[in-house]
Amino acid sequence: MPELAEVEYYRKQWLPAYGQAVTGIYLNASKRVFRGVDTNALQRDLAGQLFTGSEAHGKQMCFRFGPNIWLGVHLGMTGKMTILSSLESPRKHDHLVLRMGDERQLVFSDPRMFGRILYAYSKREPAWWALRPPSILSAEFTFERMHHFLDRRTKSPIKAVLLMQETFPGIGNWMADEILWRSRILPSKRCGAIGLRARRELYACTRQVCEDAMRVIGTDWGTPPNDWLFNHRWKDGGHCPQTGKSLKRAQVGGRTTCWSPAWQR
DNA sequence: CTATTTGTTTATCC
DNA sequence: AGGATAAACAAATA
Repeated sequence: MPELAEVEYYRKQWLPAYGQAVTGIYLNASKRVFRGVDTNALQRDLAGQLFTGSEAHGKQMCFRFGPNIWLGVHLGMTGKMTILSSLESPRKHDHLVLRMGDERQLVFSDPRMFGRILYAYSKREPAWWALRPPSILSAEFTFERMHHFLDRRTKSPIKAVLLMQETFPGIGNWMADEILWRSRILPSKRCGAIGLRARRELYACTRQVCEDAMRVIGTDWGTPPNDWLFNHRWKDGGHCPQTGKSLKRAQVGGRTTCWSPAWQR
């Protein structure tokens, strides 16, 4: 579920514990979300450390503890960040629980376990955090960067390309559909067949959808207005907010995709 | 029982 | 070499 704005929303769920110390750690090292992580080191290093900050970038989050701890969280398809009171016990899919002070617990849960935890103890940023691509709302995400990337993917449907995190960090299935609908471009259109004018529109809509999503969903998980595709895309017999005509659904680039045949071309 | 899922990684083919 | 595509991962839900 979580894309750019949902990830930012979940990051903020842990903020009430900002400045507090880790007084206990519960985790089950055999869970798939810890694949590749030295959980012994994580448990040893994290004990007693202060929660000093956090940041989200695309679908990746990084939580800082003390001066040297980098705790990465990716939510996969079904991950969530929540807070439990100190009296509550971890539930079935709560894979990492940090007891903070004596009043609350920070919880990472993920039933499907497509998400993952990353961990590093280091003065400097670990590679997985240092190497993140320019965020879409930053000045470094230029039209030229997107243009060049599309030129290297001429045979791919644009829908599949928008989901590539190395260039479009944070874009997921619903955002890609929203962007293409606003740009009036068919999701199945090959990148090589998209002209300069359409690419400029695509670039502007990509940034606009990110900005809108952060404002509407990233702050308090508000409901998007009905003039977005968002509220119509999963309903059978849904109608295009622009034309009022039927929406269509099919697999494009391996993902369920919704578009408005009368509006996009 | 079957089909579906808002994500990423890996394998395989081209 | 690098792009394109499909399968695998796991569990809930309809």
